[in-house]
Amino acid sequence: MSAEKKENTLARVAEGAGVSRSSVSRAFTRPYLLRRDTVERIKAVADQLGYVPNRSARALSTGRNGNIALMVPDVANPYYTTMTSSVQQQADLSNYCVFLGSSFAKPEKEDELLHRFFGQVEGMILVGSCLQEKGIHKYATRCPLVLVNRELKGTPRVLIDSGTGMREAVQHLAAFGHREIAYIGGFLKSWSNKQRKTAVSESAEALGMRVNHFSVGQPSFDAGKKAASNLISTNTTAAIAFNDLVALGLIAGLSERGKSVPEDMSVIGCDDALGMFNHLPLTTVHCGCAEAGRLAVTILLEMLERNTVFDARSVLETHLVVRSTTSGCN
Amino acid sequence: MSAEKKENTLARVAEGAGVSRSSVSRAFTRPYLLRRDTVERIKAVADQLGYVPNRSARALSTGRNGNIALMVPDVANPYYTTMTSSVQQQADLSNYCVFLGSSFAKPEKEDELLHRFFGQVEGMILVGSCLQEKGIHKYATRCPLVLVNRELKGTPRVLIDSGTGMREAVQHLAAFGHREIAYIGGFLKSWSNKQRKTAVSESAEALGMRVNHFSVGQPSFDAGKKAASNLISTNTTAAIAFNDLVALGLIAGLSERGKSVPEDMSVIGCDDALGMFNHLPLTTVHCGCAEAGRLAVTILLEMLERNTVFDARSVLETHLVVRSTTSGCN
DNA sequence: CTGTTAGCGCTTTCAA
DNA sequence: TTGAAAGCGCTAACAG
Repeated sequence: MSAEKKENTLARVAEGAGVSRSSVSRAFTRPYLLRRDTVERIKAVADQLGYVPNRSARALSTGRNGNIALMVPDVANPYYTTMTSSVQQQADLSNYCVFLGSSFAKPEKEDELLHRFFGQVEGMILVGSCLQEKGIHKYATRCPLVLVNRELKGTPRVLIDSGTGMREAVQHLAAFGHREIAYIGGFLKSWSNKQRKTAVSESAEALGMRVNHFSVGQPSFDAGKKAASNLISTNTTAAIAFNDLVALGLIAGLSERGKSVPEDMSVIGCDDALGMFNHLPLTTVHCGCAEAGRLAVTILLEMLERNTVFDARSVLETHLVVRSTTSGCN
Repeated sequence: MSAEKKENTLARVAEGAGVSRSSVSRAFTRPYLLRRDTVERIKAVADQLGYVPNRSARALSTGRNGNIALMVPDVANPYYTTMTSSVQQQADLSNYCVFLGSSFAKPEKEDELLHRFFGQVEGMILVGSCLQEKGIHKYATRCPLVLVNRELKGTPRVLIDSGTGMREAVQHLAAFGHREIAYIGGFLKSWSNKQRKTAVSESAEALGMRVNHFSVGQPSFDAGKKAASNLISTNTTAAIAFNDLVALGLIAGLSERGKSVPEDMSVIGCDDALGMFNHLPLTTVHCGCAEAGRLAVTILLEMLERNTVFDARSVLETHLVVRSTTSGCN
């Protein structure tokens, strides 16, 4: 239809209200510096013109833009979705806007997006970053940045310790009498996977249980499904999956092969992201993703507020939630 | 630790490279205007200084910021998550950054966030907006804006027509011999709900089937679960739910009451958002959320590019995906 | 091919 | 309590 009409500016409002531009600026940012009726007059004109301050201009002048960036491996993954949601809500409380980016676990893509965000955000939150240390440093040294599920000394980080929950899971299975279990892992080099695998191995060993390790790479429903056949060929009576998606796939795969859960095989997931929506509610390790997101924002805003960067390291415990996919073995 | 160091600016790079600021600017935006070695020299200095152009300043000068806003009712809802993901990917292809906001179906919150985004985005995509027409107009008249799942003449919109899929669902049930079915709706006033409900009613009537209507309000897993008991007290042999979450809840609720799916009751969902992860794969209406997101971005960027706003109305068809939760009635 | 010169819209001393 | 003026970092004519 028509080209965009020229935006209303401070100057236009000033003109309309018969005051200087500084007064209009003050009316919006420090109204107590002006006489009450002046403020009202200005606001009235602004309203009537539909004036909205230009944030770019303000940012250029003040050095603050009120934005933060949130980088996750995959927005569509329920685990990150929960975190994304809480990050937004928390940022919103302080009137911050959030840029969202998905790296799809590709370092180049993550760096590209971060680069694009940099300069229009005051700080960043990197969840499960796949960047190398120097890649993270590049940004960490230039703006406040907090890491989630990534350990890097000197950079504030909030870590979800799935280890505690995993240990509870193993103990739960031990109590049910299982002696040979399986761990269906995701990507071998992932921080989370290593953490979960180690916790399972160690607590199983401590309890005198045997554990068969499998790795499916990309932790998807299908991957879990495929893992079912490998599992059946062992004497495993219970399986702990890297996450809920894999666990659900595993259950479907077992079912396809005539095995039922938990009668023939107990299954435990991790994340508590979508297990509660299953026909058979999934026993899983609840990870406080929402809490982690909130905490990350709190730390980031604190750094912005105080204009300092500190080396915080927060560890969030996880816990097993027993539902219907585990039982004693026969 | 330390306060933020002063940012590197164009001027500093210019000084370092012994050229004017315009040359540095050109080296980044229109390098073909400069001699190759000049560009290289400038980039070398910039790199070495870790210079990154300030987007606020650039935006102020060019009037373009390379950002768009995406507003959804709830990021954590798988339906919107899929769309969010595709919007991002599509925007990324054109080097746009996306601000994400969740309104939680609260008009005031939506308006507040939009207000905050406005002025730092070139355009907006509003998914399932809960704003009143004038509320939408306020923004639509001031920046390119495309609506998803919201009908408003004069504003470009992409509509996912769940009607086609719903009709297929009813036909599918009819073919299986069901004569009395139920529609488990969500919010009564929601555009999507009305559309789905109408489609079910009309096609059921055309096929001489009877349909019992229920409304659960907020379409959640628990709401679906609760609906199970009401359903049992009727002669319904098949139910179509507002969405997958409700359908999954319904299945769980039926199961709790000793009813199995699909033997005792066929169940069909809508969205195809998480039904494939169910132990019993859900028969559901696949909505092209990803496609809708892509299309919305395409239209928006097209408007930005051409600097015009057009009144496009795109309707995306949906289709039934038959999986395992439907069968003939006994 | 490159430098000079104005701004973009807003905030912020400094004066009045 | 208000205005004038400088400037944030960058781009974009316009010269040369």
